[in-house]
Amino acid sequence: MTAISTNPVVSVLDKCKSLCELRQIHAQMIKTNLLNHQFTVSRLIAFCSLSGVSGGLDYASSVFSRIQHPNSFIFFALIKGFSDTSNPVESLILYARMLSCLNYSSGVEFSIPSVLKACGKLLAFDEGRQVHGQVLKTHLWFDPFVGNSMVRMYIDFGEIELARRVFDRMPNRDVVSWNSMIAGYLKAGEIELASELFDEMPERDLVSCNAMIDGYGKCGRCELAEKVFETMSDKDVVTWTSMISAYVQNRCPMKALDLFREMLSLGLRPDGPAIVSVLSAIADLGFVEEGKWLHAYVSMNKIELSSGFIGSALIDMYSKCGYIENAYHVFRSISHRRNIGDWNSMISGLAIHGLAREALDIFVEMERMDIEPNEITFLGLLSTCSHGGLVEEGQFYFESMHEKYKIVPRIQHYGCMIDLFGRAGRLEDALGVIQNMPFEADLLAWKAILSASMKHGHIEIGKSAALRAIELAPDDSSSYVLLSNIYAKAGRWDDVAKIRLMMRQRGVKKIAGCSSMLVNGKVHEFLLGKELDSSYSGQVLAKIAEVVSRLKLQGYEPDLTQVLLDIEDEGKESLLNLHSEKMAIAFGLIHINKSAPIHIVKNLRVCCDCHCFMKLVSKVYNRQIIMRDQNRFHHFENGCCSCNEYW
DNA sequence: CTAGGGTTAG
Repeated sequence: MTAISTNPVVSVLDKCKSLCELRQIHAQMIKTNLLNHQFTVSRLIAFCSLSGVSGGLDYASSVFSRIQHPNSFIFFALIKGFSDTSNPVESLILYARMLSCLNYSSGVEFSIPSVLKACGKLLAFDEGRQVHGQVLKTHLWFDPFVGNSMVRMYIDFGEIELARRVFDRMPNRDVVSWNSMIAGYLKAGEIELASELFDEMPERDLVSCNAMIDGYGKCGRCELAEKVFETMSDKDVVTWTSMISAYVQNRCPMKALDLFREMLSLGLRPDGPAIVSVLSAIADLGFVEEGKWLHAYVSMNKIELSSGFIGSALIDMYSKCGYIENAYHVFRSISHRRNIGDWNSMISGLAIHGLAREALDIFVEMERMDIEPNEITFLGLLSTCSHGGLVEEGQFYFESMHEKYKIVPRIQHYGCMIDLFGRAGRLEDALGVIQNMPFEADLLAWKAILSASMKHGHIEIGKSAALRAIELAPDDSSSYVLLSNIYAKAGRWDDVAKIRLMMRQRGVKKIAGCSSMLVNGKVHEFLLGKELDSSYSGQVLAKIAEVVSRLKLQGYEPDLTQVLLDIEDEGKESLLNLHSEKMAIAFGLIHINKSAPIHIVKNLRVCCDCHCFMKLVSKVYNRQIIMRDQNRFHHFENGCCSCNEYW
């Protein structure tokens, strides 16, 4: 026996890295008659199915099928191997076969956790309950591994109460039991129950804390995530990434980036997920320099663009920073093993730059290469069409989505269709979508109608859409603002005043407009009404006044309907001059070299007045301006803008 | 054998 276990052929198995090498070892085993020994065979099968060598699992089953009396270890290796795949039905079949040919005391129980895992993945409720029943009749009930697997299985089923019942009755709970139960509650959105358990548990480890940070972040409770983060003495990359992505998801990209820098300064090396989450923060901020640095870091550390979401995140980052050529270059350089996310990011990236045709071309290329699109691909495509005014194409893709690709449209897809018709001025069709869709219209649906009414001057439709939107989100200032814009456009100043009063009474705060730009490696931020970097402010205000008077000679008329205060026109005009994007433009005219474009990132939608202002600046001052508001780009050149959304 | 982090849309 010792001779076999130290046999050189067996020990070389551990070093094997590919199917080809595996075949040679297997051949050697046949030649030396080693395959007649159960132990050697079980090592071979265990290695094939558990090592992660591609094709290994199939190889293991073919070796397995030639064994006459497999023992429980051989069964286990294969059951475990299949339970780690996405369709582990084979695990259940093998388990049933094992029970029929082996007796219960021969090591059958080692397979139970894997079988439970398979049941969970397959949502095989009945089979899962049968295994549960077997467990109850045996001593396995006392094994925390088995109990933990059962908790996990019921969580996979979505049966959170059943999971809790198993948890409560487990005789030997360990940290993993608590962590699994907490993860289950977080997945089910039961944040209160999760934090209750977190507070109660006898000893927490890294995993428990990291899970809570992530959970708090996902439900919008950044302060609670921070509290856990601060109390931890040992933090690993996962801890930092969880906190960074909590900031990203709650729209605090600057905090996310600061935290990432702190992590670097402590000497921690970011891995794939850490880089992906901070790239999303950088995209939000438009800090292309940081993005380029990370891109170089990825190349230097030989992190594959096709591994995980690195490629998609880089494409997204470059697109949102205005560097669509770099995005395209990254996309092309991932020629083999391109992820669906890479395609999706490329399509949306082109779309936010107003390159609708190019975005649709990418989709055509995808179809040609037989890449299966997913529902996000269609969200990208439909929003491409709606922003590009391609109504017929949009309708075509919406239909092919469920006819050709069997993807059931979700409410967001209907939202895109509402937007598609609305932007094109087909309000009737847009309202028709709302009436016929199998969902109750949500906030985004009504906001799409509201913006369309604003754009095309439908006061009554706009009013009722605004009331619905306000009903659904009473604290969201944007619906109030849009409605009052509609009234202002129609000259109904009494109604404008009513809206303002309503906002004041309900304590709805308008989000301050903020523009930022990168000049000489430094970020400058401008807030409505005041410039943060006050040493420049006198100069900036003087420049705005100069530009305005020069533009007026070219026909610029300040659009006073954009100011919602009921004050004298003169006061309105000076308020208009304090809009953050005008300050940024003035600053750019002073400090940016004439040959370089002026890059601006704005947090909210640009108003009509500023949009018109920029068009004229691009012509009169012969400057190229690139502005991103929320996630759309406006390229201004020679009096024209790439977007067709303003009139 | 069981537990934790990531992109694309809006």
